[in-house]
Amino acid sequence: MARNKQYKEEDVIQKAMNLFWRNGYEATSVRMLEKEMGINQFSIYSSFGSKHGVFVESIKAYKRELNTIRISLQNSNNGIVGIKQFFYDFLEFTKENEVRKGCLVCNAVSELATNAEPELMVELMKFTEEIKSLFIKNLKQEKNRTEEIIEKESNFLTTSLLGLSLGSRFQGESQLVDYIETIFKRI
Amino acid sequence: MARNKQYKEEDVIQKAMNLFWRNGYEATSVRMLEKEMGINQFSIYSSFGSKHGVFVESIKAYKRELNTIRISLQNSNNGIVGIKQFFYDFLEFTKENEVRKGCLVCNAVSELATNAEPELMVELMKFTEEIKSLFIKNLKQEKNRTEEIIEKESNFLTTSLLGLSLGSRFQGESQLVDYIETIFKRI
DNA sequence: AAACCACCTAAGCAATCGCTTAGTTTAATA
DNA sequence: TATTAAACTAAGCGATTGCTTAGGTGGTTT
Repeated sequence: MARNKQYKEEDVIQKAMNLFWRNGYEATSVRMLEKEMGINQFSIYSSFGSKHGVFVESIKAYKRELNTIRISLQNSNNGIVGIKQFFYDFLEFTKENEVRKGCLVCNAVSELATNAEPELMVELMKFTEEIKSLFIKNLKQEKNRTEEIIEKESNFLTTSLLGLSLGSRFQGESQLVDYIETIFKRI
Repeated sequence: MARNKQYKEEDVIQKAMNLFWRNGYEATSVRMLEKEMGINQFSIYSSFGSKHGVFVESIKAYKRELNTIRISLQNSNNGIVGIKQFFYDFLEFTKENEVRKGCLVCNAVSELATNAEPELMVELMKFTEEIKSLFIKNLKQEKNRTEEIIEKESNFLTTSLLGLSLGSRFQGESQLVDYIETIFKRI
């Protein structure tokens, strides 16, 4: 009955996500999104409603992409060794052309913080819970660990992963290795 | 020979810093700075040259303010116990009216990242080095530590402090306590 | 092949951005 | 007290912001 879209929303969001990842939310204009996504503003707004809408979808796309390394941990059944590998995978995941961009969700929370809209905030905050439950599952594969210890260590590991995201913006390769290795030294 | 300034640059920068801290760089407009600093745009530009200039001075003011807890660590001679106290002090320092704002320098690096101007970038990057040398000094007060171990542990602690800044945006009180307590079980 | 309608382009909307400038006020000097 | 120059106010600069709209285009359906 009418024309078909000349783009896949999935494809253009992927490109938008990368732009937000490199530049942050505020520093990315709709004109820049136009160019990067390869579609007109009209199409952007008819598909996603607003710049904010594009960002929300970008966050979701980011999480889906992150799922690839998440699933590899989930299937590994390697306990703490698997978690450590996840840290290294995460470090690799947040790198592009030797530039460390950090974690998109972490960057977003840093930037938007208090004045983010509720729907987005919920999506962002779920991130640490998802990571934590992943860690708990693997910690349970280890022997001699009470519930209480698992709780504390999973909290430690979760926040440590955030540290890795931020740390990768400041530190060089060897400092980051020291960081990860010390985290898993006596766990 | 002429009129005097009706404001102290030190005072208005303090206010600008708090605004940047709450809102981030991009989301803070010069009009907002006008209101918060209580002076006209003309005065802002004649004192600091540009919005960017106000931000650079805000970062410097932030570091000076942070020096209060830094000096208390430097004078404590308490080794690792002192470092741990610094972590708790830092957590308190980055809080305002029960709202955790994180570390201004960390937030700035997260937001600006790759496209920050060199002068600012240098100022931001020095941050971790300053913290690290502080930690090294205290680690040397402990027995049985080789240079190599001190290097690794100071890298671990430095990045962990970054994790605390970012973690405070995501996590609740008890998770943050678990985090800090577990850090100091590692070293 | 004709009708239909969603999709596209491109121009333009008001509002706000960072920054400047013209003109007035103020106080330290001669 | 007259002069002088820095600091002030307020209006406005061009550019860009997020978003909208009018009108031409093209693929699907009958």
